[in-house]
Amino acid sequence: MPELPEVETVCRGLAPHLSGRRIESVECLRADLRFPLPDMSVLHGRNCERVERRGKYLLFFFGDLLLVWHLGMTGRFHVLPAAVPRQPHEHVRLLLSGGECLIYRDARRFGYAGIMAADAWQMHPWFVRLGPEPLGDAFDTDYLAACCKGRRGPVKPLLMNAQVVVGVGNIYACEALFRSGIHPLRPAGRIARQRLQGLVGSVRAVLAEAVASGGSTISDFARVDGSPGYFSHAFAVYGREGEACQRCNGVIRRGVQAGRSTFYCPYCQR
DNA sequence: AAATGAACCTGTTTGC
DNA sequence: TGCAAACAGGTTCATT
Repeated sequence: MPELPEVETVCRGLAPHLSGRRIESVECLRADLRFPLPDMSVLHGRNCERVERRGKYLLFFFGDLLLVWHLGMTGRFHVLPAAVPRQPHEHVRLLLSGGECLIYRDARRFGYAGIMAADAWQMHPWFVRLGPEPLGDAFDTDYLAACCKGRRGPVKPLLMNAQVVVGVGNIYACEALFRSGIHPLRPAGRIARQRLQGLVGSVRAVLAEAVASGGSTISDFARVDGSPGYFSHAFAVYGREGEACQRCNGVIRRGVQAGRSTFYCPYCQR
């Protein structure tokens, strides 16, 4: 469910509730999600200094320990009063100083968590091969052109490859390709530099706009306070098979690429 | 090398 | 109406 804008929205929602709070108790309602859960009792009594995001990972800093959490497809965090009843698919609950609790819910349990040394997380296997942040300076035309050079595979899976650039999932890959007029099946190595420049701009723009809208809610995603993200209303192609293209009035098509639905305008995207 | 498909799970929607 | 198949925002691994 969550791509960069959704994880960023969760991160911003969590920060004011977590920063400066102590973990009073830890409740794990099951031993594993996608992977075995770490022993979270080591966080007991520790103070959370800050919450950050790297790619689609959330980072909770606790002194020399770091709690890392990936939401998978249906993971969500909520901060609620400590006395709140069990929530559907609730798997972990951390009681916080100040009377609130942090609840992790995840219907499909594709999410996962880990605890590692706070000064060495970037060397962890989850992070060591990640590409640059799409909203940072390192993601530019030169960089993307170097990634595409000589590659005969289609551009869309490349855009969704976290080793190339983090945070771009199925929705925003479709949207960014539409905005830049590039067909999702086009071989990555056969895109003119000027069009790659446009693609870099489209990726950055669509992600920034989605962050400003609080992410996209299709069915599962919710912010920390339970409210939805509004960017789904702004989709140009995602989920719009059979509808009219807003640019050329042609019919939006859906195809399957690498096992994922791809939405595109066959007239605008070449 | 690189692309596809399956696997991990459950809930919801679609189609016969 | 009911049941089964298809499908869903992610990631990793084995197989062509």
